[in-house]
This record gives sequence, structure tokens and C-alpha cells, in this order.
Amino acid sequence: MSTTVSHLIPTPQNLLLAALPAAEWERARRNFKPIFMPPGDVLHEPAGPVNHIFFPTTSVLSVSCLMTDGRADALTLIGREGFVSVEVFLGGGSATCRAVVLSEGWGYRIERELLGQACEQGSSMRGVLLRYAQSYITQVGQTTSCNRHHSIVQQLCRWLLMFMDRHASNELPLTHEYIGELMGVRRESVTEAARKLQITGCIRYQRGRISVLDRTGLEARSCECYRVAKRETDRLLEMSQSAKVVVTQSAVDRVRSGPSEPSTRHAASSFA
Amino acid sequence: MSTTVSHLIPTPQNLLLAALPAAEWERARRNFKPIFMPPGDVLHEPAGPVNHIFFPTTSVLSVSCLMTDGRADALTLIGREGFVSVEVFLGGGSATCRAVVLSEGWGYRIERELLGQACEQGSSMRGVLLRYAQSYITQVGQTTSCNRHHSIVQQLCRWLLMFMDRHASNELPLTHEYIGELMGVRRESVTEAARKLQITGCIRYQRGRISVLDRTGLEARSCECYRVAKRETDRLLEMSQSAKVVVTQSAVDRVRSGPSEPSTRHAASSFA
DNA sequence: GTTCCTTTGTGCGGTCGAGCACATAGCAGT
DNA sequence: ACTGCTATGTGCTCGACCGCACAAAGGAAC
Repeated sequence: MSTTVSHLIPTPQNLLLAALPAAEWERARRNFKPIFMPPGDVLHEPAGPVNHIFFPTTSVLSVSCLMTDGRADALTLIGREGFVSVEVFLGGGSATCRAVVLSEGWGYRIERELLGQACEQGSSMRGVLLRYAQSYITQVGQTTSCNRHHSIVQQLCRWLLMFMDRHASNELPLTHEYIGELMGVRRESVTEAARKLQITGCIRYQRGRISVLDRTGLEARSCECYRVAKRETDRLLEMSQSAKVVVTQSAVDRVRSGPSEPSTRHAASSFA
Repeated sequence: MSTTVSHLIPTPQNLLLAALPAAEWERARRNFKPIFMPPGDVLHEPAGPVNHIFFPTTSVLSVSCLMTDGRADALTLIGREGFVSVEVFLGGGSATCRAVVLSEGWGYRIERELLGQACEQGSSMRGVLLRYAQSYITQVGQTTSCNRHHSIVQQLCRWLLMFMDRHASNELPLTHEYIGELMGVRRESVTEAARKLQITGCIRYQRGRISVLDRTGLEARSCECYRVAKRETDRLLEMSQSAKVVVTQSAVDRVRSGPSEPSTRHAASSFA
């Protein structure tokens, strides 16, 4: 019977939504529309108002700051551990950066207004999303220091690791050109850094595909920024997940749906 | 009579708190303790839990990301238009950065728990603070790109302008050494950049004091980052202030305290 | 005035990454 | 096989900034 119920109320693969008490997700889910996001799709631009919030499940998004001279560089990546746009969610109605689909895949889309209502009605939604907002700030802040202090090789390691955490695979569909755009550096600099990592055996790449062979090696060569951001993201996600258990205990009589399983599977130490 | 009441209920000089409806501030204010913050005081560190939130009125704070090698660089500055720590307010209980008093002055301090309660009870508090959180994210994000792409002179202009906006004076109490720490660059690089700005007549400096002589010149020499962050901060602050007017209208019969005056005085175009 | 400390001035070699130019190599379509 | 496009390899020059060393100048304490 437990399996039957959990089949009727599928746990969303977005870790934030999965951290909600089952009853709360059940109430809110009808406003979350599953959508497929093709690569390159722009979810929001600096200019106009934004009316939707996106929760990736299998897709990976990037958030970039655009300069007037056409340059850009990414602030962070977003996968199933987060959503875009944090800025819009916080209430301003628009953001000053651009969110793009980096790696195609699925996710949920919800209208901003409806998400606000879900925060009012549910007991956990707002807390979970705000904790992610904190994690987002930490990531962006760490990128700030990283851009100032660390070498391109170190930063490349960091971005590859961040991508891996969000893309459940060692095969990353990225050209050097695109990585350069993300990192805000020349394509040639990426090529050179990637070649170094290939020589040391950390990665292997060919025409738009990078395979990570030695994740530990990447971690060793990346700067502390990766670890700091990751640890904080994990910590906050774990807080949300334990909150779920607490809340669920009080509602467990009404909805007996074995909700503890996903929160153990998506252990905080690796959100990918 | 109007003046009498507004004397009994002094409008706080922190712009976020000033944007609250008078009645809401009146209810919440007993938990906001005025405190003096001496220069160099550390309000929170990466490590331990943080139990207080600070709303500057005349002080100016900096938030910095610390590296393990001892280096640091600032993510943004915070004056009467904001508070620290946004990260802690969002619910994680701690932050990964350090907040320091850059320029001594006054502010309010409130316990994290009590601020949370004020958000539950009041109609405007949460919205106002979350909009500032958005503004904070925008500022940090802009710093990220700035660190990557812009020259030290451009960045110096930006930090001086940001400081001016938050410090109601043209006299900035800053040594080159300290600016270097903020910007994450060598002291000598700051000296050189400052000398250029002095030659062009934008600033004048001597032993720990920088006088801004030509603000327009600084703006012209700064990168777009300053303008982008400022415009967004102003926009969000203005949103909060207009919200105040709306809410206040409905409560205006009970609390007749002429609350529209401060929101015009602190016009959105310049929060200093 | 003298002493001491902090702040600012200046020069020099070294390194990283930018910007540019062009070569080579996969891969698709015909 | 040929064409054309995209992705990657490589080699320059140049400028910005770093790290270091040391000099000079302003201020405070005595």
C-alpha cells in the first residue's frame, strides 16, 4: 500500500521540491507544470518582467551577468538542487542577469504568483526556497573571489565539478568556446587549461564533449571555492531535508506515503 | 499634533525600516536596539552561528569573502539602505563571509529569532527585507563580473561611489591599504589608481582620507557595474517605499503620524 | 626637535591572460 | 571525394597586475 501511494504522489526529482512534506507537495503540485528545456533556451533576460520560476530536474541552467560590450560571465550553475530565478522569487519582478539552458532536460515551471501563494499556504515551501537563496548567494559570492584570485585551470576545474554535480554524468556536453563564455575568458585560454588537465589524465575531450576521468584529481586542482560553495549548498539542503522529516512526522497519520526514502537517497553530500 | 506623534514614534534612519508602515514599525521597534559600531568591529565570521541582524543607520559595513591564504575581497558595502547578514536572515543560521564595520556609526541590532517573528506578524517586513536580499544578490553578482573584466581604476571609482552613497559625506576615511584589502588587490595598485584619479581632479587624498571632488568624473570613469547595481538597488527600495504608502493609507486613520515625509526625503535616486 | 610608526611613492622583473593570426582536425552533407 | 563548417591547436606580442624592495613623507608621542 505504501508503494501504491508513493506511485500516485510521485516524488519530484527536484531536490527542493522533494524536501517538502508529501502533503504540501501534493497540494502544490498541480501548479508545477513539467516542461522540457532545449539547449540555449533563455529563461529570463535582464530587461523585462519575469513571470515564471523554473525548477530543473534533469536540465542544467546557467545564470550569467551580461556586460554592455557583449561579454558575459556566469555567476553559478543550477540543476535539480535549485531554481531560477532566485532574484525574481525574492519579489522584485525582474532580474539583472540572464538564465540559459546549458544542458537540455526537464524541469517544472510555475507562475510567480502561484509560487508566492504556495509559500503562504504551505508550512515548508518558503523556508526551503529561502535557504536555497542563501546557498545561491554563497555560490555567487565565491565566484566573485574566484574570478579575482584563481587561475584559469583552477576555475575550469571548479566549473567542471559544478557541472558534474548537477548533470548526472561524467560526459559534459561543452565546447571550449562555450566554457569560455561561461567563465568570461578567451576560448584559447580554455583550450590550454583543458589540455593541461587532459595531459594529467583528469579529463578527455573531443569536439564538444568532455569526459571526466578523475574527479578526485579535478577536486585537488580546483580552488577552495568549489569546496566552500559545495559544503554550504549541501548544508542548507540537508537542513531543508531534515525539516521535512520533522514536519512529516506530525502529518504522517494522514498521509502514509513512505516519504523518508528520497531524503536518504539524495544524501546531502552529493546532490547530483 | 502630527509632529507630536512623529516625535513619539521616531522614523528610523535605516531606509528599509523607514519603508515600513508606521504602525508596523511601532509594533516591531522595541526589539531593535540602537547600537554604536566602532571601526573594525566584526559582526559575523564564516564559522560560528550568527544570532543578530544589523541595520546600519550612520555606519557603513563591508561584507568580504575570505580565502584560506589570508586574502579577502569585498562583495559589497552596506549602509542605511540595507542590513547584514542577508544570508543569515534567509535561514541558514550562518554565513560563509565576514561582515566588518568599515566606517563607524550607529545602527539597530535585533535577534534573528525576533526578526523572524516580526516578519510573521507584520504585513510589510518580509517583503521589504527580501527585496533588499534581491538587491544584495544583484550587487554581489555585479562585483563578480567587475572583478573579471574591469581595470583597477574603474573598480576603484566604483567602490568610492558605493561608499559615498552609503556614507553621507565626500570625505572617505580610507587608506590605500584598506581599499586594497576590500578590492582584493595590492596596496601599490590602489596608490597608482588613486594617483591617476587625483591628477584628473576627481579626488584628493592624504594619509587615510580621500575627498571626492568630482563625483560626476568618478561616475564617468567607473564601469557600468556601478550604475547597474545602483539602479537595481534604487528600484527595489522604491518598490518598498511605494508599498508603504499603499499600506499606510489603510491604517492612516489609526496612526496619524505624517509618514509620507521620510519616503519623499529619501528619494530612490540617491539613498545616501 | 627627535623618535617611531603609519601611509604613500616608485622602480623592476616576472607571470598570467588578452588579442590576434592562422593552422589543423572532426564531422555532415552532397 | 569534395566542400564547408565548427572545434581545437599553436605561436606570437602586449598590457595589466603581482610581488618585492626600499625610499620618502606625514603625524603622534615624548
